[in-house]
Amino acid sequence: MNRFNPAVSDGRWQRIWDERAAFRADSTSNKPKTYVLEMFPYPSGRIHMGHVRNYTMGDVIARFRRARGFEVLHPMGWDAFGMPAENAAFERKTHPEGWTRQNIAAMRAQLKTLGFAFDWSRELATCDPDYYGHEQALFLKMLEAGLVYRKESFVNWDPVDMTVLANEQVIDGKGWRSGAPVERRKLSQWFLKITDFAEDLLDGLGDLAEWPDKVRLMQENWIGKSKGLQFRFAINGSSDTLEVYTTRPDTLFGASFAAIAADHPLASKLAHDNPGLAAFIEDCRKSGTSAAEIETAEKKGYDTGLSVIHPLDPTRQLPIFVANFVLMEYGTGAVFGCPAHDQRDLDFARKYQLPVIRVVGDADEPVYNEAFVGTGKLVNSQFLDGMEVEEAIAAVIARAEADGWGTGTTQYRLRDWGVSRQRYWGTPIPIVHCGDCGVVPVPLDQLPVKLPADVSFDKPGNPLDHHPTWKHVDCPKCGKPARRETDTLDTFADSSWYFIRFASQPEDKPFDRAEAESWMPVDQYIGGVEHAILHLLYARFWTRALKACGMIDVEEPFKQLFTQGMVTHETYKAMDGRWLEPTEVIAKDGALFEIASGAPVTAGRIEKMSKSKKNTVDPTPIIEQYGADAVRWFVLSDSPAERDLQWTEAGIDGAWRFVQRVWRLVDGCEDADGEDADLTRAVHRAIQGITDDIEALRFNKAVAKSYELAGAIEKAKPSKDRVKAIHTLIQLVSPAMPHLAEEAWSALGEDGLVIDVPWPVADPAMLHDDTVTLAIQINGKLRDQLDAAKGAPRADVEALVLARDKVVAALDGGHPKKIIVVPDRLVNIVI
RNA sequence: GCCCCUGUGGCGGAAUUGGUAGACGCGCUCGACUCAAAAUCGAGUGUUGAAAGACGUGUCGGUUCGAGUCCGACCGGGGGCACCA
Repeated sequence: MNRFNPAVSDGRWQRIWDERAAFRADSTSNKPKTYVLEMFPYPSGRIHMGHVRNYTMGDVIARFRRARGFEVLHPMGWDAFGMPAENAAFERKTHPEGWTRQNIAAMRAQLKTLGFAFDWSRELATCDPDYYGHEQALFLKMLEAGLVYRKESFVNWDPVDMTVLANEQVIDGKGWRSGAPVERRKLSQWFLKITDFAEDLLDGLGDLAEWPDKVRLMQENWIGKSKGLQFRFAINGSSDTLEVYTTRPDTLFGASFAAIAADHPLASKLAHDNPGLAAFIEDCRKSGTSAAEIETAEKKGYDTGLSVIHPLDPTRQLPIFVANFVLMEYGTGAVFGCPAHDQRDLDFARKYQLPVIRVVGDADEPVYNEAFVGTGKLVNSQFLDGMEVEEAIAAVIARAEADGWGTGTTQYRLRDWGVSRQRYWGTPIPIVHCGDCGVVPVPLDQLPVKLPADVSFDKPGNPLDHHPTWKHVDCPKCGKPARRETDTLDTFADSSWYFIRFASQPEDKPFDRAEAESWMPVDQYIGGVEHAILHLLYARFWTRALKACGMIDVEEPFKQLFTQGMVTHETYKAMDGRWLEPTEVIAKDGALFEIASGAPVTAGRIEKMSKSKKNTVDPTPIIEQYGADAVRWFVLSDSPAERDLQWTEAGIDGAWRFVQRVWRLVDGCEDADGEDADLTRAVHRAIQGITDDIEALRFNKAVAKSYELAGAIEKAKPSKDRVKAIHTLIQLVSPAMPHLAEEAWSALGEDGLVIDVPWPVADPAMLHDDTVTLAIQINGKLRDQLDAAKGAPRADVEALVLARDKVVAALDGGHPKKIIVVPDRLVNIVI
């Protein structure tokens, strides 16, 4: 008996697909087109199991749709710019480009061993000047359309290394290398006007029926549309006013203070002759820029001594505080505090001994340490008393508009997209700053603005800025000496249009409109759920921006989205706190030890595989041992695709066994006459089930049904139908196990490749059974079962059930109160 | 802190709209084949109980003839939070 030998077969079939250019996507094809895309990888070094899972899912869909008669575009490329390359350059004295290119070569070779049906002729890397040059053109197009502007905003500043830090590089408020407390510092930066599209991006979610609900919900909350009241407080003893925004104008009578952001112009103004306040503002800036850091920081305030006049009750004055929890980026950078109905305001009020005035709900029940955030009727609120919250909101807005101190407005939480990065390894922003002409775009015929190769990473900071000559250029407009922009674009820009470049890649422009439109939108997009907000929102925005620029008539880039779960693994830590790789750890007598030293190891949490935690697993040795198909089969089989998959070494064996089990069926396939109606019914059920499951990306269920079909074939006696069933089984598993399928197809004596055989279709007449097993319940508890004809009339079923021994015994001569019959499922006797 | 998701045997999970909980796989146990092992094949496998049965889907409560599924509160785990990709 032969065994299937992937060491020989995998390479053979990969070569044959390659020679025939089997997966080349033809833009001029007459077949219906479909575009299957997985999020392209960052070339971090080696592929990991998350990649294998992601690309296997996409590959199954791509091969399945190909078999269903589609012209399939299924490309692969590299999200090649980013910080890790610069970190490697800094640490190992290598050049980011060399490091990146090496990683791409290694990962491409690894992906090829998995036999993915990619159109490699369209491969691209975002660090190719060919790619980022076109991106620069798109940036300038957006600049021209008024979608790009400059403004000051905060960055994390490491005062020792004198460099900007990413949020990831701020650990417990300190710079990751210097260990110095991080500060916020203002820098002039480039922004894209994503907020111009806030309403449109929100509306568009409604049409994305084939996106997961949770992703649409997260994006909706991220955009954060709210309706409220924007109004002016008169500042006591001054002609100035303080503009605030609130979503709860109904609680205005419960206001007991006003608070402004540390970066609010009023705060800066007051700080001039108030050293205490200046110190407080300084203190507020001693933290990073991330929301998680700011919002979990201790709530602190500084009483400015000023107060505002309550707009609905001029006899009341509210103190103005500068507070570290008010964000300048949201609303107007100023709020009023209503402690009784907002937990944060309540904590603040208790800390600074401010009044707590209940204005919603039961007036007799005072608010102590828990704010009342529910709804109810207004109290202690003059003309609002007795109104419901919604009514009161409308009433206050109406009053404000009538009296002229405020207006009802719509706000979005969404902020414009800051794209400036003070780093080398990214797309240079194609701008020249000229003393006379100001901001001057680099002319299109001078693109790409290429990164200089000769840079040094000896000192922290942006090598482009340190470069002796690169930034010194003549102004393209007036010819006088000028300065090149040294910031590069956020790498999210690179991944915001690569899917269009995949569809069409002319040399002289970013894409050919007609060709791109013939493939777009991506029909099936697959990637990690961790991208649910940022990447997907930026890509949706960028596509809309291109449409607004008149470059493409596509609004939503991804028609159907699937967010796969992550591949996780236990983490391991040595006694001295070092993270250890799974291969460095051994389990003995229920405890863990470091192999090298024998020292005990603590098992940490199960987390997303990441380089920093070292809990990654390299797929290559496993592919070498078991072959591509077993690995592909395993990553599909164990967990639902949208859920996290915990990688364990056990389990791959089961997939390997199935590969051989299918091979044995093929190898032992005997020609014979005669029919086998039961087996044929099982085959058609499997065709229907597996087809539906693949379409819905329920791969784990398709796998289970494949096992069932294999089992049915094993049990069947030789017959003509059994030979057919084996052929069908091979077709059904071919998207997931393509190498085995080709080998089997050829071994069965078929000419041609299984990839060219149309997908089987189930005969609806073969999908039904004549009898069903009914459950018999007494008071909702299962007591008996009964085989009955499918679709039997209710009266017949009832009679049959009432005659059962167990039912007779339970009734004990009495009558049932009620009989519930669920056709073809169950009968429940209520006694 | 805020937003989103998730919790079912020893393990991964299945259960289409509320209708027989545990499909399928892993692991384990026993048996067959073998000098032996591997591979393979067969039987069994939620807990408890001799059996009938009882119990059982993170916890507590509710709706219902019937709840893993719906509602409320709570607990645990994960993802995102705008400069990680």
